[in-house]
Amino acid sequence: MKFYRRYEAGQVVVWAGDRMDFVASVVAGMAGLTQQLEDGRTQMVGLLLPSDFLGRPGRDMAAYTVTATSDLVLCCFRRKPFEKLLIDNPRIASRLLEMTLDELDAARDWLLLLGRKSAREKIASLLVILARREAALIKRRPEGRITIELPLTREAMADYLGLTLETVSRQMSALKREGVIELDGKRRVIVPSFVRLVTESGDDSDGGPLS
Amino acid sequence: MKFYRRYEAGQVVVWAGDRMDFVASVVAGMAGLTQQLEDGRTQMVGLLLPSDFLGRPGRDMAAYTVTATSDLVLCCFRRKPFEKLLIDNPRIASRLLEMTLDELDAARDWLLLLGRKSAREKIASLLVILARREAALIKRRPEGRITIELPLTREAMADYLGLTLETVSRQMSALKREGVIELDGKRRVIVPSFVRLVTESGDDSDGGPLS
DNA sequence: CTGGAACCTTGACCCAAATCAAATGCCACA
DNA sequence: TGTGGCATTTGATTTGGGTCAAGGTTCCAG
Repeated sequence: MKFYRRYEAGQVVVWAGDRMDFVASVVAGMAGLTQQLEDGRTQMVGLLLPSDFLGRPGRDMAAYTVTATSDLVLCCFRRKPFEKLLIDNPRIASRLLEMTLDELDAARDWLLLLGRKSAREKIASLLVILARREAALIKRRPEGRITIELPLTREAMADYLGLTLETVSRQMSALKREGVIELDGKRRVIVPSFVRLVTESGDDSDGGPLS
Repeated sequence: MKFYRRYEAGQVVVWAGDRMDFVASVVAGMAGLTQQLEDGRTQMVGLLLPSDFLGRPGRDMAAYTVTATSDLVLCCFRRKPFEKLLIDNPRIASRLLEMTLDELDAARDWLLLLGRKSAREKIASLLVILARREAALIKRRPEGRITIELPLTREAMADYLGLTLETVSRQMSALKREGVIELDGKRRVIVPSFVRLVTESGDDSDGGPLS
């Protein structure tokens, strides 16, 4: 019924336009959904973290390219049995609707980020999102001093935030210079004060209930 | 069971955070979902056109401010009976899932627009979207010479596109100067060649099947 | 330990879009 | 037929982030 697939960082899971005969749930690692303009400009349009769902019921063609941004483990189901499961089991269908609505809300926050936030606010917002996701997995609220493992290259961050990788690098340096973050190697970020980071992100919400 | 509500252009349907005891379907006119940062920066995060759905099942608090951008007619259902309908009737629930997935896809195209397109491409993309929506309602494909009724002020366009209203105005003037569009008053746009407009939008897809 | 490639940082310069500031056009209504 | 109030256009100037171009790190393979 279900089976697992593993991908290395940078590996493509499916190309936009490819036939996709499975749906999946992210078990570990991180993946990005990506769109491109013909001239090569690239924008990430979805970020898949553990527990997120991949694939669209009722459509067997991938609309976006999916790339592992870190080592990735997927728990896959063949499309046909999964769709039957949805029809037979309204509870699962309703759960899927709820997840999709959550994704839509996340996409709408992202629209605000891309449309109106400055480069610095974008970086801070991304760090807040990653911190919240990491905390949610262990059912705690992020607070005080926290450490974030960045499962993204600077380029992937830029694709997510609608920036260039140079701007990402410069803003990370600026945040470090001002003591908002500390860097331990390239991929580990230490946040001395989470509230300070939230302030920098321009976003004032409390992240909602822990669900 | 169902009832209608009318709003004038500019009127607010619900404020973010308000309790919302109904869900609705757009019958006529247009509305925008809007998010704001504390300092007033505003980004539209959803565009509701006839046949679109408003409200989230299972949540009675509006997450976004909804404003009529033109005169608007909603067909409303009280939340409780509607949610019961969803549980009793899997066909409707499945249709709602499909609509939500379509909205998510639209939001993702929008992310690409906000993150990577130039001001000119953004304007052209918006006109393409409106032209396609207008054409879809009469089950035709947009082609050749078409007329678009803009149900948006320049400011609302700017909020949609992540631009300032001055930039919107300048780009509209530029497109007019170069013969891509003609203006008849402020709110009517004539597109002599739809393919030319699509070229300007940077988007190369054909708009998909008419469904 | 060492070489090299991939990834990241930094600097100099440039440009698209924002900002600030007037005009101008367009109705609705007296 | 004005006239007041918007919405829109246009102009001048500034600026945040992009582009181009070097360097510097990190980390793994040998």
